[in-house]
Amino acid sequence: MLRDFQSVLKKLHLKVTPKRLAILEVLKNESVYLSPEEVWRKLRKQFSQVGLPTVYRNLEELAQGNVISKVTHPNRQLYYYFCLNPSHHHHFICLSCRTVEDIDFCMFRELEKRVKQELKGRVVSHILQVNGLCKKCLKKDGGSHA
Amino acid sequence: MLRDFQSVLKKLHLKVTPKRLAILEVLKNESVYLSPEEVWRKLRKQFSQVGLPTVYRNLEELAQGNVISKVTHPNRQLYYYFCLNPSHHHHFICLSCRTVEDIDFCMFRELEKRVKQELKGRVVSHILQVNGLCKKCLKKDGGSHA
DNA sequence: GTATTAATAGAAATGGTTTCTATTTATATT
DNA sequence: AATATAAATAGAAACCATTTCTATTAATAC
Repeated sequence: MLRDFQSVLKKLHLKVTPKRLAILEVLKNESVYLSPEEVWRKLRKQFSQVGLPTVYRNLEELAQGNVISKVTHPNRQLYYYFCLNPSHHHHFICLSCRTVEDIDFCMFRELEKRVKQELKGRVVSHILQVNGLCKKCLKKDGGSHA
Repeated sequence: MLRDFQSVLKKLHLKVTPKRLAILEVLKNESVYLSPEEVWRKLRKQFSQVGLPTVYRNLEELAQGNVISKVTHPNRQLYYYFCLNPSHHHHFICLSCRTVEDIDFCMFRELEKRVKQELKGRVVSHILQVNGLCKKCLKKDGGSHA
């Protein structure tokens, strides 16, 4: 669906540059979310000359365009991960291995109702981040994590 | 409940200092969440000598001790607000005036069930932040916000 | 009252992120 | 294919919220 990067970029009026494509490839091939610097380190294996600002700029543009998603980690660094699913959903993030999985679950209606009833307010958006331990990590170490 | 700051601090093994108390007073008297720097500016009205690092340190300690709560804003600055309610709940944040209201609502059980069933994982914690417009702001401007 | 330990001020360092400018590159047009 | 144009990039430098460091001060226990 979002696999055709060329057309995705064109829709967003972003030029199709080798580095832009490479960033998307890097994220596509990860089931784990990466920091901008981690993306940059992987990029440098292909391109000897690539600036960290370029990575930041691209990640931000792609996140704005909903091609990738952003996770805010407790330590205040921003991490990005690739997100093929364009429908509204939430993420389950493994605290141990950083794997990201989609949760086809959303309580927007419920929230909207209660905010309207109880607070007389209106919901515009919501952020739900579910932290936990994934299948693999539960098996591996029974769930020890920092 | 948490109004007796002295005993709250003692329970957390934090010394009862004038500035610590003043920080709590500042936050208690706000229904809006404040950035560390905003807290600092208010503190300086009482104390001519007070360092920003002191504010940061105290806010972090108090947040660790669950006396206050932290909100991460989209612009990546951390904001803090005072939170008297010690039970698990979530927050409704007005995008226009930054008012914070509690939502006595939690879908932990639901999440836990689905993550277990569908992903074979375990939920450790979750963050739910509900952004919207409060009663007052809806009246005032019909909901225009940045 | 004294000892002990935490808390603080102020300066300095840190480090992730952004800005700036000249240069390069993708794309539309011819 | 050649050219025009507007976007993208590298690299250096700036930014700025946050943290660290050290000497000093203040709160608490005894």
